[in-house]
Amino acid sequence: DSGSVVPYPSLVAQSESTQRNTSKSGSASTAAMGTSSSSSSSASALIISACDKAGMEGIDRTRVDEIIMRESAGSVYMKQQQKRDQNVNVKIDELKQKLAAKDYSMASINSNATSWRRAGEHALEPIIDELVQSRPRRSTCVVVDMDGFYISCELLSRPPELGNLPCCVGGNMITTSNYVARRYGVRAAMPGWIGDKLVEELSNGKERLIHIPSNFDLYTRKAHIIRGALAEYDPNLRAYSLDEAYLDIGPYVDLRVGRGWSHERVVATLASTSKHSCEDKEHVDEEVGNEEEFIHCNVDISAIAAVVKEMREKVKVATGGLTCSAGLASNFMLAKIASDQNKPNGQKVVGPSHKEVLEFVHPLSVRKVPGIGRVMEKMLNAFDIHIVHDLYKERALVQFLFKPASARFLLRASLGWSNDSLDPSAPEDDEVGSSSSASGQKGISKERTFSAGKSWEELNSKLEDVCRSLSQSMVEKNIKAHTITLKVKLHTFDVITRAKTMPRGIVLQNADQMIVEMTEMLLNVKRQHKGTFSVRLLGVRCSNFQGDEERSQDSGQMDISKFISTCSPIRASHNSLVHSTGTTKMTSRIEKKVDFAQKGAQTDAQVKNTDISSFFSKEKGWNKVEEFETAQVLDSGTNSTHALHSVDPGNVSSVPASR
DNA sequence: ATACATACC
DNA sequence: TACTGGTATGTAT
Repeated sequence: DSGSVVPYPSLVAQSESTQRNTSKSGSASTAAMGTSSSSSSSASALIISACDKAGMEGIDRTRVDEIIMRESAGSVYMKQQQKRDQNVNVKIDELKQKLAAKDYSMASINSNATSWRRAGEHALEPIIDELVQSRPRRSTCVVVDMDGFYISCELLSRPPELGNLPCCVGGNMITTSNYVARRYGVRAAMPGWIGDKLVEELSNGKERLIHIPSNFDLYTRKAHIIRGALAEYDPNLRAYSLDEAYLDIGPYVDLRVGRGWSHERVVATLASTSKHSCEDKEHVDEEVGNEEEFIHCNVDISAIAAVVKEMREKVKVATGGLTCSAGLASNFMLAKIASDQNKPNGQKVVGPSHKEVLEFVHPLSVRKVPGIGRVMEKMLNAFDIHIVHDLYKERALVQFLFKPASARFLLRASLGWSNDSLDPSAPEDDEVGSSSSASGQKGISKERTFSAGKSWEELNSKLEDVCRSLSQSMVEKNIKAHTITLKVKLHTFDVITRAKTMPRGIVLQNADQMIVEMTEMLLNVKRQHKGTFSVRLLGVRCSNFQGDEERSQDSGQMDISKFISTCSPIRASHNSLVHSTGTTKMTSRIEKKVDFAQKGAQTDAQVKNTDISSFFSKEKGWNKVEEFETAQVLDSGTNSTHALHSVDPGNVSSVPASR
């Protein structure tokens, strides 16, 4: 759906000139020419708010885009966005040249410029096999997402007629809009005055966008009620934000549907077992029993879906009428995507089989994948990759183009199973190894926007305010940090950051201490900066917390087998794309799954640790087709698993020799 | 360790 | 006129 972007002549022209400028160093590239136009045609995709949110299907995007562009044309903000867009264009051009060079060098070896891709696909086969094989075989992962959470909370306590009018939470900046407003293209992260214009013009002056000030306490209270309702189904749920939760209802389903227990009995059992960490497995065994058939009991997926339906109904009742949507799938990436499909007040089930997973995920725009944002979408589009199926089809190209972490993430996404770290919702690696700081939080920050052009004194005063506010939060949370970062946003929207790590033994929490550091840093930034130093935002961030040191070193040394023997089986049984934000902390899981879970964890970790893309890099000498073929022959001559999986990722070129 | 960029809600 | 705030993480140096 993101493919049809209205071209804006000025932007397109600008982008094309960028292309010329940046490709001047180009080597004779024939292969790249065929696709080089695509990066300019979607220039506006990065700049305007795409209408890809739930509730915005089939609206007159042309008119919405036209109004947004007209309203922001020439603004400083838009200029900054265009600058960003051009930087992405440069990146795309560099990738195209990299590809052209590859095709050129391969052509001299093989006479077929693109045959390296076939070889690459072949090299990926064992990795894909492993991934598919270690895929979970039940759909018990649930993502629950409240429908327009903030605005729904507000409308709950207001006359119902309001719900039929376009409403939003937020004044200068819109944080949520109701579905009436979304029909006009009004959405989160949109400045209020553009929302006003959209409603005014698209309703022909008949309607006006209603702004409701945000009331965070209200949303927090509701969020706790929601979590309470959901926790009956998974006491170890992860609350990702106020309005989103990740659950594994496998244990609930096994007892409720598999055993036929009452809801109340299941809740009591889960609540008591979840309090204990994985060392207390005997207790769980007593509670749950040891029968083998229970472990793999075949609960019909429609019965699981019914549980989700019931769960959503309980949320609605508990909150006094707030609706939510849910996705039910065999991993959290799919569940997350699915939760958006039947919004609002709906749910979507994705079956666990490979076939069902691919049928669900392959037709989707790559943008639907959590972790693929506007920039990655644009880069992929530039190589004619638009839907997830393209991502799979072009997997060799993708491995060649992107850095290992991105490439791995994209490959897994194309198979319908990503839990990689590109997604900020990915699991932390510290689940059990963590000792001191309980939350797993990595940093804390405060920032404030104000009208640009403040005097130096005013600026320093603002900075002190931010420091004091941050200090207060750190005292409340009992956080002390080693590193402090200053963030300065200029009136041009350019962002400058400067960081300082304190000498050993010195930690930051006290406001005055932070003010000293930040004031000096701001002065340095001002001195370094040429041109008018007009600031629109100041921010301070503290990271590198005291008490996190031993842990990071420890987990870095932990190898896979140790990881498995030490850790709870959570991640594996979840195959998780699990969050750890704040209040709810996952500690244990029903133990009967542990065998399967460990197996899953091992294969998963091995795949994860394999540097796929080194097979495509020049330096390793693995880009020659003949060597791929040699490797395959050698590989097929052994009983062990594929060569890839026993290889030190940092030394891939040693594989042929070791065989 | 630092600076900047991307992503999510 | 006018485009947030908080957190995490990837990439490059």
